[in-house]
Amino acid sequence: MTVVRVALPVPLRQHFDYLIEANAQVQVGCRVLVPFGNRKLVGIVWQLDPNNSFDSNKLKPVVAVLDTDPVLPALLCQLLSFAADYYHYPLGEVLISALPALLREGRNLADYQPKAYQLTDNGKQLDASTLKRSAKQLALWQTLLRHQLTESALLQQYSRATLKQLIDKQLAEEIIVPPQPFSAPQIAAKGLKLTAAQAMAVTAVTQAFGRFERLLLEGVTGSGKTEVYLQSIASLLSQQQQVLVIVPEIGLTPQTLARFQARFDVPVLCWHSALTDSERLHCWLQASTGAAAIIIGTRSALFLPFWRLGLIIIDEEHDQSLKQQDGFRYHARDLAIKRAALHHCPILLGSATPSLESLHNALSKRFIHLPLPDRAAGQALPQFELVDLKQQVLQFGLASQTLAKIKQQLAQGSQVMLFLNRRGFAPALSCQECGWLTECHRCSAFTTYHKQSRQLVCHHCGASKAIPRQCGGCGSTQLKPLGQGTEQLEENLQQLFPDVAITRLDRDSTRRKGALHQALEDIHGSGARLIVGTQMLAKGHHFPNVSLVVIVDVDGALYSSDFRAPEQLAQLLTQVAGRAGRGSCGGTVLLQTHYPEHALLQDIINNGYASFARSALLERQQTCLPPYQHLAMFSAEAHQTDPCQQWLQQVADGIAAVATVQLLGPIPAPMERRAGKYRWQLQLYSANRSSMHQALEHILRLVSSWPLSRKVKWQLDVDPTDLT
DNA sequence: AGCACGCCGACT
DNA sequence: GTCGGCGTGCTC
Repeated sequence: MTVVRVALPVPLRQHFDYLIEANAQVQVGCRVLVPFGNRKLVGIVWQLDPNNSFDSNKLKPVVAVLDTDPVLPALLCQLLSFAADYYHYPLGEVLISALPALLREGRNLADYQPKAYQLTDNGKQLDASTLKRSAKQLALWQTLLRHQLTESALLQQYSRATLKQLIDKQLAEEIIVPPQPFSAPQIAAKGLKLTAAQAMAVTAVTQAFGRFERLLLEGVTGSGKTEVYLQSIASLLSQQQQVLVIVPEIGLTPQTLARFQARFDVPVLCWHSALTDSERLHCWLQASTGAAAIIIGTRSALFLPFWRLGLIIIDEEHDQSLKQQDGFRYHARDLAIKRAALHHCPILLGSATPSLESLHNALSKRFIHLPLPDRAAGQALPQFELVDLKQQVLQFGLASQTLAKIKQQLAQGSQVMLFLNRRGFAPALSCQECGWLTECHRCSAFTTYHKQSRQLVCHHCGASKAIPRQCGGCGSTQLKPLGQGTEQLEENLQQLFPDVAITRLDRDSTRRKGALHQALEDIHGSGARLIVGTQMLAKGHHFPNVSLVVIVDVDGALYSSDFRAPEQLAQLLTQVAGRAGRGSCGGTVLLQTHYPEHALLQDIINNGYASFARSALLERQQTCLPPYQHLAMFSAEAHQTDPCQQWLQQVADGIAAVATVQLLGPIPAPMERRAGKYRWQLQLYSANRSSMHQALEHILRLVSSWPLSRKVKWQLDVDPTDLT
């Protein structure tokens, strides 16, 4: 018997050692089933025969070795080990989270691999007359004598029963046929004609093949970033190398998948949360065998076990959804960079509105900067116009000049898009008599009035309740909706334009399966003339017939305490605006605001995102914020506020005692109460990555010994993007 | 995290 | 008299 060191999916920051047969075929990265307390867990072999093992009398034997080959190949193990260190998250949980659910549960991989059937030696030597009384078996036997049959091919002609009979007689047997790597396309795919800037970008990417290189493609909306991706990929596929494309939300861009599939004669697979467990495992297998050439997926596609990874593309690299917001809070962009380094391959980050982090890296020459300053088809970028709402009489939240513009565009046969980042009918119900507002009793927030579903819904905890008849303060029955959401805007617009078809695009209107697809069809088929929606509209859609975009209310985001709010607003405005004027008609963007003189708005409309981002970076530098300082955040939640504050104070004291890290807090979270729990936070700033790292390591060793740690639910977020 | 063990209140 | 509340300890 020898010892193996195993990483287990438990929140304990340690390994566990087990006994195993000395001749067992087991490698690092294989799954094992082990006893743990009185249960059995699937763990990952992390080290063979460690030299300083746990007290050997107390070791238990491994129950079963689940894999012959590692499910986590060496490079992936390195990536995940790095990630566990960097995000200070328990290794076993990181490793197991990189596996598809079926493998996590300990399923046998062979059960999901494609099968084929062939004759056994017995079967090959059989005298045909033995089967003369069973015609079906004879026919199958004769076919198998000529060649083996895959499961699907066999079932087209023969039944499972016939097959079983041959197997039972030991004449035929099942074999596993691993999928073959994709074959390099023979004919070069034809692409669109590139602009000079696009061509330079493609050259820069292809020149980086075979080595680690980081490239930032900063292309304005409509500049043809996807075409750059496609043409960069082409020569890589001919070298039989795989490509990983990470996108924010695959469900929102069926067009992207279609475009990749149409361009290349190789298998393109997608990976996203809507896949079933067995679809996921299938995709995982295709990636690991090289049967898939291109994988387009959401952030967790980062952990697929590629056969030969030659390029990583992160599309919309500024997108918030690249950061996991619970549990193992990794950033897919940052880990993808690490993965590219491990695979010695380039990584291409693309966005019209790059994150300040990436832009900083590009400006300081750590990344190769590839700007695409013009739209591919030569259309002008949309023109911004501010609509001053001060001292205006609004009709349904729209200024008279806004309405005039909408009418004018509709008359010309164009589509108009209205962006309002607030779903539901109204953000609250209000009492006419005393001003009372409907609140969520579990969150520090008001409940949104949904007219269609006749409910008050809290958008923070999801709780919904019936609409009260009376005011909770004074008992009056005069309850009126306060403010406007997309549901109401749609209703109001329909009243103003009774003959115009309107499509609404938000989480509520697209909840039903296929509803999003239908809405997009309506828009593309010009069935819809007015489009109302939330930020769902901002993400990558190409609506060629939209000539006017109205941003109904920007003010909410202008004065926020979050230091990232201006960046996010600038990105949102630029992305939404980018939907306008992509076709032959030019585009206009109307920004309705009470603060037309606001510096952020002025900068964006006069100078564009690129200029805004540079001044925002300067400001971050002057105020010592990321990317010039590293940020980490502890948060604690509990049913009372005291334990949260106390626990975070202990963390603060423990860190202050040792490190050169600046502390902010404990302070209540911007939304202090959510889903019935109080939430507090402690922010850590440091100019030096390694002293931050040391401080976190030090404090996490202490935390597990504190009794209070059991009374609060605490989390650590390294490089948080969301401070709520 | 999960699960057992262990010691105190309201119930068939 | 029990069922079950959650405090505390442990997991190779």
